[in-house]
Amino acid sequence: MKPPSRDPAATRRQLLEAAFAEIHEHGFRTAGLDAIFSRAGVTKGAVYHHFGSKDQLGRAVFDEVVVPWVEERWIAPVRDAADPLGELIARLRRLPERTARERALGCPLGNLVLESPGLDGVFRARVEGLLAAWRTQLAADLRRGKRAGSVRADVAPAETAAFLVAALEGLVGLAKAVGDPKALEHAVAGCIAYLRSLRAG
Amino acid sequence: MKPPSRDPAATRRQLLEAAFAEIHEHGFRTAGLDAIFSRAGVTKGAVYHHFGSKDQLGRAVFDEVVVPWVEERWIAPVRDAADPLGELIARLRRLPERTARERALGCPLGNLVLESPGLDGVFRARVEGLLAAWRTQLAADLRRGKRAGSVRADVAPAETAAFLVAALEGLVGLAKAVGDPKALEHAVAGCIAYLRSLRAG
DNA sequence: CCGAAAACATACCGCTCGGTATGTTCAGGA
DNA sequence: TCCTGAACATACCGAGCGGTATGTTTTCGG
Repeated sequence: MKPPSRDPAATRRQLLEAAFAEIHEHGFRTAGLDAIFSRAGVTKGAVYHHFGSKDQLGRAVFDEVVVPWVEERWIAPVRDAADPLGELIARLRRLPERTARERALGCPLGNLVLESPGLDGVFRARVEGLLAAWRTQLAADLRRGKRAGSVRADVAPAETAAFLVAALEGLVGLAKAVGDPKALEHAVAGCIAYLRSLRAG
Repeated sequence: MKPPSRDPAATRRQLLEAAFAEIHEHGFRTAGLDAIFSRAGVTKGAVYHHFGSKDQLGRAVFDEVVVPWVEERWIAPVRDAADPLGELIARLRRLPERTARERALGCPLGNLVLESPGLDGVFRARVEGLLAAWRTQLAADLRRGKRAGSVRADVAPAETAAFLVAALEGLVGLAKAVGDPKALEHAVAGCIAYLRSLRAG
């Protein structure tokens, strides 16, 4: 049972991942279709066979790559943690130890958010939807923390969650511009101090 | 004393402002030179006479427009305020009442920050410099507030300032994607709650 | 008043890039 | 086996855009 020379599913996957990497690095608008399919090891014909246009490719990347990416890296770990704020703090600590190249990539969702005015309405709606899902889940996690006693009782869940999403995107976004890693460490330390102030006790 | 039909200084000014508006709206890379000089009411010849290239025009826009823009809207007001945190809160309150179009523009500095990996080294250094200047001034303001008794004594100035810059950029950036103004109001409310927690008393 | 340089306008070039049209190969069912 | 359609590859097109070359007008100093 040798791997078939023609594997449509694998080709589609390669294209999605290549497009994700390219978009993650250069943004959606400035990402070149040329670099995408050459990175995937195919030609332009494959792109327009599996996806009808660059926009449709972008939407597929968002739905099938970006959404799971944000889900499993930011939403799910906090949702599944016994102590939501503690999990957030732990994940924040690991942020400054990224390489310069990783920092320059930023958050794929955050990049799209900043780019969203230049995208069409359908795309913007999806970006906003993912953002809203994150906020909603985080608010639920904060409520759960309040019931469990790990989050202070006077914390407003919806407001805090909305601010936290913005602050986290701001942190990762800021990391794209700062060459000095100390500045990023300072910002992370400030954010951790804020998170600590939300904890009960 | 009628205005001269040929006014180089005015033409240069028009070009700078037009380029700023266009970059503010579409980003630096995707901003079209065509739209810039047509918005300024001149032709391409004027651009390449006053500025040598698109990159040099961009740098001039940053130095002569973006820097003063951030200076007088975010840095100076807080620096000149008796109560730094109070001034920040006041400015935050006025953020949700922006029109949808204004929100979609975002912060010119924040946009450039997110775009910075795609820019050349000289440009990135300037963006980072402005960012650092903002952080430094904000840290000094926090120190001043601590001496004046309006900021809690246990606030770490450098860390808090770095986080605040990131959070503010995140807030304004988030406003570009959210269509529902309620989400933005929530995030602003969460940020104000954080700022209040930094105040003494 | 005149000439030269500044201050633009106009026309054009060449490259990039998204998109298309067409050719070619492979895989599976009748 | 054959034939049809999927799964690509290749070649090409046209628009947009940064940049340049050149022409034209204004301004200003001598």
